Parts: sequence; structure tokens; C-alpha cells
Amino acid sequence: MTTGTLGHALLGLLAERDMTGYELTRRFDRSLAHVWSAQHSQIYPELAKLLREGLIEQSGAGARGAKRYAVTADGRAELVRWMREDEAAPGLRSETMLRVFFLWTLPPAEAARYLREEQRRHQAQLARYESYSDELSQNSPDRMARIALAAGLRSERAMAEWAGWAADELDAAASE
Amino acid sequence: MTTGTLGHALLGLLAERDMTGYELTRRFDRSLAHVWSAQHSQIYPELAKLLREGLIEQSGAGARGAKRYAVTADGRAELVRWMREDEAAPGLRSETMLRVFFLWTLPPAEAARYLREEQRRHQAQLARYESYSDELSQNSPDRMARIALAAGLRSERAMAEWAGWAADELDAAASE
DNA sequence: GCCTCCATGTAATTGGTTACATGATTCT
DNA sequence: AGAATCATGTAACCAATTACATGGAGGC
Repeated sequence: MTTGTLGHALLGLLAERDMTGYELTRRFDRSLAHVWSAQHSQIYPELAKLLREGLIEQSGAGARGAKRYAVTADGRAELVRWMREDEAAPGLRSETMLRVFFLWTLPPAEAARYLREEQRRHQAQLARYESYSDELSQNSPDRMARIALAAGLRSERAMAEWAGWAADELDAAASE
Repeated sequence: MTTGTLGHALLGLLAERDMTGYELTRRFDRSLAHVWSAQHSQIYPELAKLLREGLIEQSGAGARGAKRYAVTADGRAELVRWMREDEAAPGLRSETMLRVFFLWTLPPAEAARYLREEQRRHQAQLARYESYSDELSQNSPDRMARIALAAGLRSERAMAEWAGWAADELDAAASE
């Protein structure tokens, strides 16, 4: 199966429950946005491909021409195979951190402002995760959702703290 | 200038000092690998484009047909313009975290093993950063390099701790 | 009637990886 | 002589974004 990451993401989401392309698009946009993203223009052709390969099948049709898909046995097998393969993760790409490397090209005061803005962004994301965490802990439907969310919480907290510390460093250096 | 992120990364690196395409390729591979990556097959055409646009110029020629490039005044202006623009960062893409969302498809013991392996990877990366940090603190040539490195240290530490905690959670659940 | 959301698709373009191709220099 | 490293480039392909295009259903 020459299915890439997007294909496996779709199989994973459909393994939970049957969904239409539109519903899958919303899942990427909402709960999965900070981990993987995809637009409908990429999702629909990929669903067609998974269908051709027999990894999913159409399980029904809704109103307005909606097509509902389900994972087949082959699809589940492929998902688990992918989950088990361990290859070196391709290096992350972060335009934000790339800019940090080049912050020396800006005046120190402006670089500090950039980092404070960065801190604010991470704090905002942290707050969003925390409020979602509150909802989740009430009835705890899914252990794995809590675990994935915990990664986001720790990561955002660490980055917010870093950005605050880094801005302080630059301000201290500027006032020397 | 319709230059993308790679172009700006090249401008940023060349702003430090003149370099050949080959040297730039190594910088991406070594110091910049965890932030942005690029192969020589992408770098050489991009250099040709920056040259056409007048953002860089050839500053000399080395042995074996090597071409050394320098940023022009226009190039520096474009770099600073890019540094200052603040757009919403495009969501990160992490195949590793995507798999975490789907860990419920594996038996709990295997999911825990996956997380321990994840913990090991982050610890290894953390150790690499720490040893690099030791070298750097001796003569501290560049304040910004220390700051960027600090982000890596905090992030890897947070993710290693998370993975350990998550694996414990799953092991505890499995032995219930 | 108009706006919003639901719902699916294609086309054009950009960004990025892998593979192909060549040659000089240095080290062993 | 052979291997590793330096050095540059092109071609083919895959992945992803943006723009184009269409239509149904429900609320105001």
C-alpha cells in the first residue's frame, strides 16, 4: 500500500466510527489541528484512493449527496501495520523557531517583543487546552484523548515559560 | 518577493556570513535540522532564484567550481521584512503525535512500549542538546544560539517526561 | 430572496523528497 | 587504485495549499 500519512490519519479516524468526507475535514480542523492538518481538497481524492485500494468502503449515504465511509478489515490491518512501523521521525518544521535563530538581525528590544508575543500565543493555547481538559476529566470517555492532551499541555507550558525567560534575557542584555 | 520560507532561511544563514550552496546544505543538516530541513536539490534552484531576484549576489568562487554567495542590501531588507511580519503559524505536523491519537488501536502493553521508546528518543535528543550546551557556554559567542537551544532543551525535557508519565498510566491501567 | 452551513469535487501551483547524473580533490 | 568528501545541478514524483466550481437544505 503506497498510502502516505494522510491516508493513515483517515483510517485512524474512521476506525473510531464511520464518517463522511465533510465530517473528516472538520475533525482535522478541530481536534486534530495542532497535530496534522488537511483540507477537503486533499481529503476527497485520498478517500477515493483508499476506496480503490479496498482499505475503506462506502457504508451508507446521507442527505445532500453525503457519502459515509467505513474501514474494511484490510484497512484495519494496514492501520495497525503503520502504527507498528518505527522509522526515524522526519525533522519538525517550525517557521517560528526558524525566526528565533535569526532574531539577532533585529534590535534587541524588538526581538524581546517578538518573544513576548510568542509567550502570549503559547499561554493562549495552553488556556484552550486547559479548558478542554476540564470538560474531559468529568466523564473521561477516552484514556488516550487525555494522554494526547497532556502532551499538548506540557509542551505549551514549556514553550510559554521558555519564551518568557528568553524575553527577560534579551531585556536584561539591552539594559546593560 | 514571492520567496517562501526556504528562501528566507537561506537569507538568514547568509546574513551571518557568505557561504556556498554546499555549506548551506550542511548547515540545514547539522545545526538547523530540528527546525527546518532542506536538501541540496532544493537549495541550488532556490539560490538561483534569489540571485535572479537580486536578493543575493555571487561574492566569489572557491575550488572545484564552488560558488560563494552574499546577501545584498535588498536581501537584508527582505529578511527583516519577513522577520517582522506576524501571521498565524501553520499548525505543526507530527506523525509521532498523530500515532498517539490512534494508540487505542493497539493492545495497552504495546502502546506503553511505544511511549517508552518515544521517551528514550526524547532523552537521547535532550542529551545531545545538553552536550552542545556545554560547549556553547564556555565562550558564549552568540546569545541567540543559546536562546534557541534553550527552547530545544525545555521542549525535549517536557516531552520525555510526558512520554514516561503516559507509559506509566497505560501500564497501571493494564494491570488493573 | 439571501445567507449560512452542509457537501463534494477538480485544477493550478508551490513546496519538498528521491533519484539521476557528473566531476574534482583529498586521503589511504 | 579506490573510497570518501566536496561540489553542483536536473528530472520525476509526491504532498499540500489555494482557487475554482457546483449544488442542496434550513433559517431569517
